[in-house]
Amino acid sequence: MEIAKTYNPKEAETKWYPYWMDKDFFKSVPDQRKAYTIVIPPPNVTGVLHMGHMLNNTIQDVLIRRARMLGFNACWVPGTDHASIATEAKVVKLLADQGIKKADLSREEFLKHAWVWKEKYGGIILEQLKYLGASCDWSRTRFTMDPDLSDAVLDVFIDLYTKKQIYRGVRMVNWDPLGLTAVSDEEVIHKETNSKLVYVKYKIENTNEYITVATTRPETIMGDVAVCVNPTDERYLSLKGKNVIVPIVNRVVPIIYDDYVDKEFGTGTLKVTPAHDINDFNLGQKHKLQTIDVLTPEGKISEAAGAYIGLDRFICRKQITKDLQEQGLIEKIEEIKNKVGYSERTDAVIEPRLSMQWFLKMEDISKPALEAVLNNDVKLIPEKFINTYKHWMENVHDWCISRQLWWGQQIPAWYDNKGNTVVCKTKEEAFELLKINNATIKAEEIKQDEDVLDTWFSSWLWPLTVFDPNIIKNGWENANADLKYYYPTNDLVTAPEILFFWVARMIIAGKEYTGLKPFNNVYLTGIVRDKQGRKMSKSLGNSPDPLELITKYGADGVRVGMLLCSPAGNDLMFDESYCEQGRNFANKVWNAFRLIQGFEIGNVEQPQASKTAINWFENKLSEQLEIINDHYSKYRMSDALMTTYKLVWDDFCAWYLEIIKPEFIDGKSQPIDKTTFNATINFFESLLKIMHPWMPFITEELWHLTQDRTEKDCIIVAEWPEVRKINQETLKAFEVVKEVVTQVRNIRQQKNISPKEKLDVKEKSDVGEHYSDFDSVIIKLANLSSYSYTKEKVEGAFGFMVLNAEFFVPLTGNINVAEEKDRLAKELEYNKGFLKSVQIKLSNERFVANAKPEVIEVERKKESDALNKIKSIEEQLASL
RNA sequence: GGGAGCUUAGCUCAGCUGGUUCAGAGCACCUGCCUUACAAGCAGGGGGUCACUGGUUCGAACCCAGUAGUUCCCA
Repeated sequence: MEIAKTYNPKEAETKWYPYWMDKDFFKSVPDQRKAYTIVIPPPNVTGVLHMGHMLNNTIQDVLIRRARMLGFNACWVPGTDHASIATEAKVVKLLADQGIKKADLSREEFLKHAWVWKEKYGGIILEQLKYLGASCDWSRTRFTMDPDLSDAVLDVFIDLYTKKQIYRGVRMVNWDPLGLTAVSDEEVIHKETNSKLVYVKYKIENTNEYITVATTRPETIMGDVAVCVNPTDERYLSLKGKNVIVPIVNRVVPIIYDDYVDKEFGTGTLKVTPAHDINDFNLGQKHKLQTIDVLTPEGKISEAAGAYIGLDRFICRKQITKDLQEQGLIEKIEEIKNKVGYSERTDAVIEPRLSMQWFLKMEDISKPALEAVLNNDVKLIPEKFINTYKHWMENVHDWCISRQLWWGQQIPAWYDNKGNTVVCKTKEEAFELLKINNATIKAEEIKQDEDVLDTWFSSWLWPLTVFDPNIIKNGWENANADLKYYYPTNDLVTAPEILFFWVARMIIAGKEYTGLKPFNNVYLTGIVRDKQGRKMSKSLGNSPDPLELITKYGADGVRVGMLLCSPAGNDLMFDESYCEQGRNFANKVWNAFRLIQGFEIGNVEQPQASKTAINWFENKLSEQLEIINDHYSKYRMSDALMTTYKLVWDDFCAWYLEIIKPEFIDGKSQPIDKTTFNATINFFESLLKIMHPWMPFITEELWHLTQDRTEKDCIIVAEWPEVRKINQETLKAFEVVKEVVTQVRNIRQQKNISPKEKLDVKEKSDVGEHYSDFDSVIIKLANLSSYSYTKEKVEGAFGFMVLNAEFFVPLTGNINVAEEKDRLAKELEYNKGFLKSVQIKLSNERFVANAKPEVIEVERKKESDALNKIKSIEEQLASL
């Protein structure tokens, strides 16, 4: 069988993914086995695969594949999120490019366009996930705006409204003047910005005096309804009861006193503009002030301002500053840095704005979700996020759930012409309900609320409704078989930035509607950054295209590369070279197989070295597998991967295969015995299984090359290897062997002796032939002509020590005595220093009195070992 | 302004209960090798005041306090 010299990922990827699909290996239906479930964090339906998804989904796939091999009924539910604001923005832009304005369309027309667009481009990202090998149960693919899922969202709204947890009211919200919608606190990003602090003089009524007020937002002056100072501020005590005149509009407003005002900031005075700042709003409420909204939803100056009407807020800011300057009302302008809120989705500067919105009360409903995390019922990994979570949940605000958009679930609230409101699913129901208080109402007079619900108000139900969309209606007792089987899910893998947006709210919804948590563990991945530590983003152009990486390095290579640099919860500095390392690893495995499959099995006796190697590797494999399993159990993904990597590359390829590899004599490879060959194939298959979650494609390919397989005998459903009893002695002995071999190779390197030239090695050991089983291994790996034991020193030989044994390599050439002496002297010095430190410790009475007995025992052993070593080095030196 | 985390080799990170010759790994680097599986490789090697200062302890990378730098969250 002729096999390519380098692994070709493309071939395996295009072969095995369709094969797995065809054989339904990803598909899960409830059965007798235990379930292992992951629901995907649904990517935006408009999204394209980026490095964050890559990381996230690779981890999920590793977990799900391993669970499948461990015998669980593994179910990974995929899907997409309708992402109301992001998607609507995209559709609006697309239509604008075609010359269609959203404002010219009816709601129905717009939604029609949106759905067409969604059907055409939505879900590209799910197709992309397949390239990376994601073994999702695609038959379960869900979309948060699937009719039945949307229905569940409305059920929740109605239910919570009925429970009086949802209310409508005028509140200060974060208004996005570009997206023309309110956004939640979490969707506001505060950025440090250079601003101008303008000191404006307000004339005190009936005097020629002025009071100076500092503001970064002079364009809101027209909305001023008071000037506020701190009651303890002596500078302004005399102004009590006076009024000031607001510039531009010449409105007379009072001076009020409130200790909210920071005496240190600016001039210690505050202009109060209740319509445009949350704190001013609170002040306005407290002091019963009027509110004047001087801005339109688009962020332009409104009619109510009485000046600059129609001007953009930022242009107005400049203009008004200029005008005030001309009127001599500006004392000074300072450059300052302050935090300004930007919309996460549109990057517009957020405007605090009063508007009528729907809210969910969070105080009571969030309590069980806080509990669940604090008592470790839901585990956050890494744990450091518990603090953040706690902090947030204890200071939670009511959740503004309405959005002034069309793409999403329209709020099921209905209004009549007399100000009555009912909440129910259909207009017919609404008609019946409204008639109770408004007998004469006509159907056409009923209006549904124009707003849709926040996207997170649907995705918080994700782990429930992907299995049973009727859960809200029917209740947990009547949940369907799927939900009962798969819920609570096992692991959730997501980014820490949506811990509150999404994770916390899923726990809330889960607790509210099933009494159970939605998942056992939350694995929070890091943020993918570039080498300079910058977050990968489209605008910076520093994010590689994952699909290009896959083309370049293979899916397995990229998966390995991604996870090599991803400690749990820490950000990862991604660099393409990691993918290269992954690709090289795949190639290494490929070539290990090329070697094995090239063996010619012959009727020959099994060499002792092979016997020993097999015994050793059996133990090594179990030892490392145990460690790997442990890493998995603690979600130390990169550690589990690195342990696998070293087991395969170092232990199997560099040591094991080199030992059992038949020799080359007269240009001809010698045959291998059947026992060794079979053992090697077994080892290799075990290793393939251990590698499979990380590298699904190459392992499946090789699985089918090691043996003829039946149709469904695939590694994806193979059994995870078991840990056998480990003989520590064997493992320890082999470490000594490795050291001896390395020392001999070292001598070769130093003395410039060809690896092909055979050497003799003699071991002087008081304990005799203690590792004689391993002699043949040393002979082979160090390329020796003989390995023998001696009671005497060997004159005229290079020496080295491993543990307490001395080794001699007699060489025909001249030994450089001075060089040897120098080397030995250095070694002696080191050992004497070491001995000294041990002896100081041992002569310290307090150490002997306080340290644990086993620690003291270890120290005594160190002492005697060092003494022996020193003695032997001194002898060697003397003999030179 | 309030809170949380981080700082260990050139880079990315381990280091779990304070105690093995404990200062580690991978990559990068240096030297020698185109040795019949693999140059995407093999063999060998060098490299760190564990951010700084103090404390606790017989003993500190690890515990405590402070300082500096840095990241994130909240206001």
